[in-house]
Amino acid sequence: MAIPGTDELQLLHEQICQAVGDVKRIQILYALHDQPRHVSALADLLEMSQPTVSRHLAVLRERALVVAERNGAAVVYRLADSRLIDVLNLMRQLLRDTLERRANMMS
Amino acid sequence: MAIPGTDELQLLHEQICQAVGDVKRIQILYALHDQPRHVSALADLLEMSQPTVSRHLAVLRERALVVAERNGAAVVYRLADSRLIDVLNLMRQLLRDTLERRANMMS
DNA sequence: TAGATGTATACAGATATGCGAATAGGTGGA
DNA sequence: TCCACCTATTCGCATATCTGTATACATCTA
Repeated sequence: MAIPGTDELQLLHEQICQAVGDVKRIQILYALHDQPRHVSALADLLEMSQPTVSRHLAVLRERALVVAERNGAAVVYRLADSRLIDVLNLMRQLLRDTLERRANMMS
Repeated sequence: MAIPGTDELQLLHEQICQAVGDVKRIQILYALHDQPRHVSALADLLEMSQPTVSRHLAVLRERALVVAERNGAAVVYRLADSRLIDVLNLMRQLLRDTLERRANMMS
């Protein structure tokens, strides 16, 4: 199987990998998958400051991974594509198996 | 659906997300999926310096995402679990659709 | 329009990450 | 053992990313 081109991998990195490259953004993504929420609801739920949440949402929004919709003074965010959660869940499964394999090698 | 615990997401970030958080590591992973290769073969193929390749391989090795096997003076690396490529390919598909959706919104 | 509420952004400092250059470590052949 | 080759690591620097604080911007209500 051929190796994907550098340009595509560069895009993949910038648009997707980098977006999930922060724990707080991963938390936000799961919280939005649970249900759409507005900024301060996320801040309360995840115990982050409002500016921190807002900046992380901006990162996700710029990559079109979340969608913002204004509702009065509040802005409600939702996931643009739930397959992003599929990706994260696949990673979690891989993590579990990898940790197990690593544990077996130690023993 | 419940939101995964903070500890698990922290692990996910450190062990998987961070590992794919660099373009060169992504290139290395695809090159190893194509076939096992030793360090300097990767350096030649991907046009990176030998120390750069070695450092990136160390990152992947510490997380048990690649496996090293010595072959004479050379060290051959291979993917520990090809599902990591599944994850990356799923991201690529998501990227394609996301870019398309974003392009449609512009027009 | 003034005030309250909710969200986004600017700034500065701290931390993390990646790289080139140099060097140390490991392996096999002469 | 000496040497050539391959790989791993160290050091110093440059760059990127994240955060709290402060503040600007947006919206609604009275």
